[in-house]
Amino acid sequence: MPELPEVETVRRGLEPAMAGATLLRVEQRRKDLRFPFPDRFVERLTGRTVTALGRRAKYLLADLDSGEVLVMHLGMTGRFTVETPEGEASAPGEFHHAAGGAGTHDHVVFHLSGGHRITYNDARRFGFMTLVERATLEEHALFRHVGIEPLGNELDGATLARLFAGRSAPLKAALLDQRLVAGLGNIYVCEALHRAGLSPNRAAGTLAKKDGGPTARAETLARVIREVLEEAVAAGGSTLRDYAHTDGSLGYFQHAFRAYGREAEPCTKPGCRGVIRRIVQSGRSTFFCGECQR
DNA sequence: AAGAACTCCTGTTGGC
DNA sequence: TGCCAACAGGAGTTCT
Repeated sequence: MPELPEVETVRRGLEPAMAGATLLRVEQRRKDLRFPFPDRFVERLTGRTVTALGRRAKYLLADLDSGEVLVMHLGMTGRFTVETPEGEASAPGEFHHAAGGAGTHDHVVFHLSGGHRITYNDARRFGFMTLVERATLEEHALFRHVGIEPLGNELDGATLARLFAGRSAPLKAALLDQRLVAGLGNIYVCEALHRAGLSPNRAAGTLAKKDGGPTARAETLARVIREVLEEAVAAGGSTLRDYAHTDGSLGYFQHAFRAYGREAEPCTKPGCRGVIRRIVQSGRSTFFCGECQR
């Protein structure tokens, strides 16, 4: 599943085709994804022009000239493919060969005035699309409780400490909680904790001082979260199995993983003699080094 | 009331 | 080769 860097990469891939374009025709091939599509979904989109394409947390937001916003979430396996007016191949062959690849689970197709065709494919259907009034977007149930943007100005040690103060949940769980910091997922939480030298099992509240102020650990964690996300965005995200860019190319940040997916491999932190372990926290794999992450 | 478990769905992978 | 369990980038709902 796409986390913030992957969603941002998709946004940048869709923007040239979508921004300023009119939705000439929309194909909705089933009545639901994770949730039912909203009433009159196709009618509310057809003929509308996309005025801007943004992102909030892991949501893509296409502003329409009707005043509504097309809200899109990729879930675990959601993918967009942009086909150009020239009809050139949109993805490398290997990408299309996998079962469940393009074709089988194509659920929505947008035909745009610029000649582009954008297809949404989602094997597991954990993704969804809906329409929300722009004026009330922030108060909408989907966004009301969404936490701070980690690449915005709000993420610093003091804010992290305030968000985590008094929490006994493991750091891993706190960082995955989209109500606190929005956009991190399993991969980037593991990577950030490794870089910060912090145990995923540590209680989140230990990053705040008694008075709620930030510890040095909180400052470090805030810094490395920003660092790892910026590096991942620059690399076009991470490609494991389902994710690819809108032109079919692949992200390459997976080659920079220091912890995620490296069970039993030696820790790469200079001077550390530890080995990466995999444990399960609230049903999800956590990769970390028990030696240098405390 | 926070935190953990369970749930949705399909596909891939690894062990026997 | 088949079969089956475990696992996968998310997150809302339901338990304790």
